Amino acid sequence: MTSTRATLIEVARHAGVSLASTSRALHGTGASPAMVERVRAAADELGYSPDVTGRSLRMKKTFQVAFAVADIGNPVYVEMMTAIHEVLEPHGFRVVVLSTGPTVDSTSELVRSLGSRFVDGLVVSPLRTDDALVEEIRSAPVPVVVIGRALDEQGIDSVSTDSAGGIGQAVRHLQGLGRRRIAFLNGPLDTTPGRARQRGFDAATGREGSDGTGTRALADDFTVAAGLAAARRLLDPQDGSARPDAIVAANDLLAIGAVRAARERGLGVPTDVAVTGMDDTEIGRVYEPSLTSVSLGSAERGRAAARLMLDRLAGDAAAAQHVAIGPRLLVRESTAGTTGPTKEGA
Amino acid sequence: MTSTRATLIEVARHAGVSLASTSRALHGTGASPAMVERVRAAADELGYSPDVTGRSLRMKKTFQVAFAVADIGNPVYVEMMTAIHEVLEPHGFRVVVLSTGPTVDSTSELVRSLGSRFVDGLVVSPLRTDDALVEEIRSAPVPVVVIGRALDEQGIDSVSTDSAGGIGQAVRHLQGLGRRRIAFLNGPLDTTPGRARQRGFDAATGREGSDGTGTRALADDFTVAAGLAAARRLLDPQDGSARPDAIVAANDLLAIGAVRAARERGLGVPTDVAVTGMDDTEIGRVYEPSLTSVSLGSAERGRAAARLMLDRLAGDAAAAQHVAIGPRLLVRESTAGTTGPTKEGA
DNA sequence: CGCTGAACTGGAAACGTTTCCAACACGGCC
DNA sequence: GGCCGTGTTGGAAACGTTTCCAGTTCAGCG
Repeated sequence: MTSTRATLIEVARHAGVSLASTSRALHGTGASPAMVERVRAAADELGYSPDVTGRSLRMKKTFQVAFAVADIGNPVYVEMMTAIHEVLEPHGFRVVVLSTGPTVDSTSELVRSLGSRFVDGLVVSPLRTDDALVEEIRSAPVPVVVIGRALDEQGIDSVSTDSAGGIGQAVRHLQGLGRRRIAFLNGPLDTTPGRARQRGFDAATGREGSDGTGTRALADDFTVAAGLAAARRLLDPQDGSARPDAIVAANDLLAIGAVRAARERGLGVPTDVAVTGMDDTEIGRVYEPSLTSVSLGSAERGRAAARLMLDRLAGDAAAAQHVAIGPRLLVRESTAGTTGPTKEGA
Repeated sequence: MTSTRATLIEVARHAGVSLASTSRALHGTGASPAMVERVRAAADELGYSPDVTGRSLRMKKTFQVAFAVADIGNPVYVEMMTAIHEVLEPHGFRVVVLSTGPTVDSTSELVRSLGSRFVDGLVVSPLRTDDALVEEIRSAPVPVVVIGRALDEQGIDSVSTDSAGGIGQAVRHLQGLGRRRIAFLNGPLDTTPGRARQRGFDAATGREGSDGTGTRALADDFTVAAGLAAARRLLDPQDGSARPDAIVAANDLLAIGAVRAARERGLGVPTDVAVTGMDDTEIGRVYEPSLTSVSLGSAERGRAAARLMLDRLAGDAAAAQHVAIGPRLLVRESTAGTTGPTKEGA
């Protein structure tokens, strides 16, 4: 009724009982049914709702978990965030979004800022890591779950996928289709995903060195535009070597760039050039031709990370855990026999 | 050094000065340079970082702002969130993501939950509103900025766009290209966007009733699949009426569905059927053909909302403000003369 | 030299909650 | 009937911070 919010003290006064009993009746345990009834009535009447700042201070819990990534707009991270939110929300935790900044140092700084205790835990997916950052994370003042590398040996809860193996799946899929001149379209090598995927490609193609296989181009960025530019280089036989009959892209966006570059040159996809992407994004599913893509289970990784966080927050102080989400190849039009309604000429 | 975090009291003891002076030296004003120096040294030595829960309790501020939408995964909302984050972060505010739930009631409940004071303000974009919700928002315990309808008359800060006018822009663009049989592909009419866009189409086509113009189809959903199904009905002349030569879609995803449906039937886009979308999503920009789309300035609306929030939080208690972001037509391949490398037959 | 006021400092209260601890009532058991 | 344990209650402390208020110092000025 009054314009100022009711506090627990006022509820207590209104109910004619002590502050302690009021608190117990509303949240805690050890109050008689009569007391609970009485207090609840008073609370309802006053429109009481507990102030979380006081509660946080006393309980040393904020009921908040942070999710930090470099680029919140990236669909992969959006999926993770959504999944994390879905897991945590039913447990009464709110999700705070943070940005790590692009550098290792800014990420370190963020981890240090957890000392302010504005969240109970952090889920972070750093673009780049180094030993200092790992150490910083291990000694962080609140639990941290890392999405990216396996770090359980370092005493850090972590979730990872096998993007290298995923690239391998794509390569073998293409080989199974009879493609022999498989090129790799990657993003910057100084990023964790860039490096891992490169490793995967090298491993998958190393053993059979058919000609052309192993050709590579690096895009400046994991975007369509950069992919288009790099794919052009890949498809224009500059040194007389044979044109690739398949392109493995490190990313769905790069893959779309590759499809465009192929079409520019009058090449059919997948007839002349088969293309695979990675991440299984909505954009790739909807594109024409729909993209064969290696899902790295973004949502699944988010869920796993959230669950690790819940375990950790529940206080079951145990050894650091690691969850690995297997990559999964999803075959669609960009490598399959038919491309659907689009008519690509030979 | 110690495993337990240093508190302000310990810093004070360590520096040999009072608690009050310590606080002033670190944050407030009115401390001598010598004092500041001394305290800062002590704080550094102890690795002190202020605890925000204590601070929040005392200052009655959480330095957090919530952003609530029904579907966090929706690209439009992702853009808004990113923009809000970018505006708020430099001012020291963190962003908390919440989901409103699909119904008006669940949104009301969320607004009421703000009584717990876990955020200093709320930016919300409700899918549906009614008078009760508006009233709930007006009397909310913390400032609320609504993205959606203009509500300044009701005493609520708000940001809106003119999606009806945007549809009008699309219609006039197509008319300017000589298209006369313009069909409308909309989503469910019981949503705020669905209703507004329908109104826009009716207004734009009402005055000139060329044959075929005004044909409509409703998709079950704002998705590609639903758009494809509905667009098929639109393009198959079931009652002998002429086939549309243009489709205005209420959404980029619906527009993609329309493009697919056209191609299924061997129709060229834009030669036989021109298609426009709405929202200017990445997916539409990257699609082939790239989609002509009406941008509703998601990022801009997010920024505007964030700025309104900052004004309000700065306490310049003024009348409720309203910001309108004009729609902007972006012409691309799906209506322009050329469709680029894709070869559409006939 | 005394007075005023500015600049600075320290003590203590306050924010709203949970929880420790002591006190109390009461039923059951010896 | 006394005693013990269980169940319930109230007083008070505690969480970590900011800020009010009073007190102190000291320079400047009459």
